[in-house]
Amino acid sequence: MTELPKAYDFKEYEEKIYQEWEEKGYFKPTNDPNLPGHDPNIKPFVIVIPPPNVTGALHLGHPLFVTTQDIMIRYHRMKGEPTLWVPGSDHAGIATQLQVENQLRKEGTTREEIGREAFEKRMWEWKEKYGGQITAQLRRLGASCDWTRERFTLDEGLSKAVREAFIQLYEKSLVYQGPRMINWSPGLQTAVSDLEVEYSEEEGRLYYFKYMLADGSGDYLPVATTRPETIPGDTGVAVHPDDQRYQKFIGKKVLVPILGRRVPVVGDEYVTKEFGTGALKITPGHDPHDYEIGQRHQLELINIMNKDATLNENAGPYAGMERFKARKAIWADMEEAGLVIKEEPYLMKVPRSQRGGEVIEPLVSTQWFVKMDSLAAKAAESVQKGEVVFVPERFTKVFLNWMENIQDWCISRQLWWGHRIPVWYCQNCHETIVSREDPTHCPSCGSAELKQDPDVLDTWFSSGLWPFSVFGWPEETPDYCYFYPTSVLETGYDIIFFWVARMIMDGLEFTGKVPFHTVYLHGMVRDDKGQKMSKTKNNVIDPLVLMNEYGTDALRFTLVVGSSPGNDQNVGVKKVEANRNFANKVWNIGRFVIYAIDKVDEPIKTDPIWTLADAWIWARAKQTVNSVTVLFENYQFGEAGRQVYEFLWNDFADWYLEASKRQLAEGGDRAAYTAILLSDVLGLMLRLLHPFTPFVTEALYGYLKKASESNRIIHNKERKWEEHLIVARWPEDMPLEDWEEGIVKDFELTQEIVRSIRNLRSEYKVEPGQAIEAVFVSEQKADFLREQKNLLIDLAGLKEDGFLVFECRLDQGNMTALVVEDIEIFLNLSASGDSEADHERLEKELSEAEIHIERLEKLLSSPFAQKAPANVVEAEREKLAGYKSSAEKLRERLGI
RNA sequence: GGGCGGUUAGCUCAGUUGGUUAGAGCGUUGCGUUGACAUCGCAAAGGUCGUAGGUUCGAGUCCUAUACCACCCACCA
Repeated sequence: MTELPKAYDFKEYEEKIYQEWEEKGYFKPTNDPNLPGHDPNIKPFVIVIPPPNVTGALHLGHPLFVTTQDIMIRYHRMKGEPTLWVPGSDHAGIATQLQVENQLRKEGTTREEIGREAFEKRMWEWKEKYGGQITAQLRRLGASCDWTRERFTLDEGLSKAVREAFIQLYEKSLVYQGPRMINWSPGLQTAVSDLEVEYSEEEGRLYYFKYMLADGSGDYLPVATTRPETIPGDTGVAVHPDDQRYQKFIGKKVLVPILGRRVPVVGDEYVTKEFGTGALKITPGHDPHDYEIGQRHQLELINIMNKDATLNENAGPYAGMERFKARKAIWADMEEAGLVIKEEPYLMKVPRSQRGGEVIEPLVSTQWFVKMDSLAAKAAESVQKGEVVFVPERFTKVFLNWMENIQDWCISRQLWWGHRIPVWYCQNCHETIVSREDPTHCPSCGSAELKQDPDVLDTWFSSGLWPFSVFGWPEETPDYCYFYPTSVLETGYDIIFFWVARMIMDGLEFTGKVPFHTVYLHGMVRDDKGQKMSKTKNNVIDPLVLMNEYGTDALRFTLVVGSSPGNDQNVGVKKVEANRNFANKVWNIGRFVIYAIDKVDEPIKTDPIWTLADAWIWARAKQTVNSVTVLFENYQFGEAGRQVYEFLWNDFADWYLEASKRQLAEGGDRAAYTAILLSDVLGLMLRLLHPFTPFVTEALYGYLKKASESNRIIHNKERKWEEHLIVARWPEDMPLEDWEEGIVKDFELTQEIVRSIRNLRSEYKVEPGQAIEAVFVSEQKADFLREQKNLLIDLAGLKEDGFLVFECRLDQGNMTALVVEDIEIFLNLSASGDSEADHERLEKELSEAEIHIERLEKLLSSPFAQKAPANVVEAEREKLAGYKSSAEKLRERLGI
């Protein structure tokens, strides 16, 4: 006998079960290329994890992606495919370095002070300490990844891949170094890519001032700018060549305010005549557009900014001043010099660092870039050919659109945490050496005085290689040959450009293959009011807190069910609580089934004869299995989970379990077959549910297996029990049989009768415990009603010896009448007696039925009857017949 | 400026080949401790599926227009 506690206590099971899974090696693929007996022809199912940052404070995005991927992994594993989920984490350059720098600051020192080597050592210590946290949290979430294959983006192997990739690109001239306009982050003291800049709409000012002509005429050109502090860097003023107002100035010289430098006025079509004053000051060193205009007109390029966003010696009197202070100072000086026209409020888009939040400074700097157009063209082509499919599909367009407008990618970062750029500069002959091995001396002059480029690569450079670098690329390792390309890439739509696009490009470039055939994109998780979760809004829900309170299964189920791919979702505690209740419901279903199994011990003497309820639940179970499998194949996990939920709670628990109680009480063969059916249906559902809520289902599977196997009636070798549910087989398709449709209809009629009686009981305030007498009158369904006597008695709370069925009409005096299709039901609701209310109720029902009859008759006499498919029309005819017989009986009752 | 998504019950959301009484959870109301479950059960109230057109025998579902909300890309100083 197995006694289960009344409520599911996840704390009892989660950790223990996870350990068992891991110890048994279930997370490792069944067809491991590194082991004997490996068959290279069997196709594996593979996912590489989007590596979380080692800094990783867990947020609700993590449980979402972990659950979604784990669902796919567990599904394919249960289908018997060799399944691999590669875990790992990302060094996350800037983010992690900032953490350690913060730590140093608290200790009163800086990375510059302790030096690069010591700093790197500190970084690694930090990684060792906190890197384990994130993986512990993934385990906590139930992620069934193969931890023996865990990778870190700065591992030796991955570093080798990064270096190889860089060199290959360099050799193809797809990586190049040069001075270009880049986004400089003064706070982080590094260049960042275009993607790492966010534009925020902010209240600024538009400053109008005079650009005095150099000829001393006193004439001036009015100019408007949002950034007066860049005036010292001006090397020209541009007007539209067709602009009648300013044409005469083109070719003349004007004087830069305060500094007095003579700069030319040029005509350029980029200038919008209508905006501002129609004259644009040109600062080629500090504005991307000005840079281009400057190049067109061979204007001088002056850098006036230090790396910390103070002005430099080129800014004359403002040298050393912080940029926003300089803005004010210059403006004040210009006002004094009489150059100011006016200033006005202006809503502008300010570029800010995605990471640090400070204002980004565009400036010209020598950096390393990846030339993107050829890479992007290949990637776009393979997506267009359908070699990579996006789920949901609409993201294909987003992807392609970006690919068509792609810009070169600045990959060098002035940081210390990351993959060092494999480039050395000879201090003697200034040769640039790009090498797979660390060089000892210069190949052209032989000098040993080499200096490595101090910069590291953008974190996303290594991320782009992740789907194959984790398998040992560039080596053709067994893992690489067998597991690559992977199957599905699952991640958030917010990193399509950062990551997904680059993986596709890199995969094609370095391996000649797309790295995965499907990209599944999930939405963002927001709070219950639809707001982005952020620390400043104080609306962050900590997943660990939710897991501690409600259990991992509840959290997983919440995040996946009730949402759809690619759409954002709002998560509140209430939802998690509801799903905790579901886990408990499942537990109690299991508890009942096991209780039923334990009770049965008489040997079976006859062939099984199913009751209506038996046949019905089996048919419904089969429908659910088939439907859920189709949904899984189409990545519709939310709907799949919902259907299992609905079946378990509404069909299995609310109806079948109640129906089974009497069958079990009858004992003998009836009880035995009921217990077997309970066990079988639950067994199916545990499988379907396992990918969503792995812990409670695994726990129950263990008990169910034990109970079923130790029961000499139920134990049967045809029912195969694995040691654990995680490796149990996903149910095969279960073809529906002809008889099932009729059975389902019959049971639905029963449900309708039961509901009607319950409804009336509730209206008449009959105590739930009080059994009532019922007389059924029906010509067509009399036999059926007699057959379902027990079911009706139990579910509707009827009196055993007051249950009568007649084929023909007879007067039921003062009993309360009820009509379901052609069945008249008379209930002895002794407490009542309000015949007037009764009358009203019947009249209401009649008028409802008549409305339907009218509607359906109209429908069936319309072109619908000819044009709609026969089965659809037939279904409507049946409904009409049902309403008609109801109406007829109701009229008789009412004496109309 | 271009693009994408959303608008369904008081709240949060499902609803994928268009099928004719639109679903769930939470909340609300009434009743209820019979050995699976009060983390529960039974019953009830609550929606012209943003608006206006169109296609169709039939539209929450497809098309067009429009309003509002959210997001992405671009970035006229």
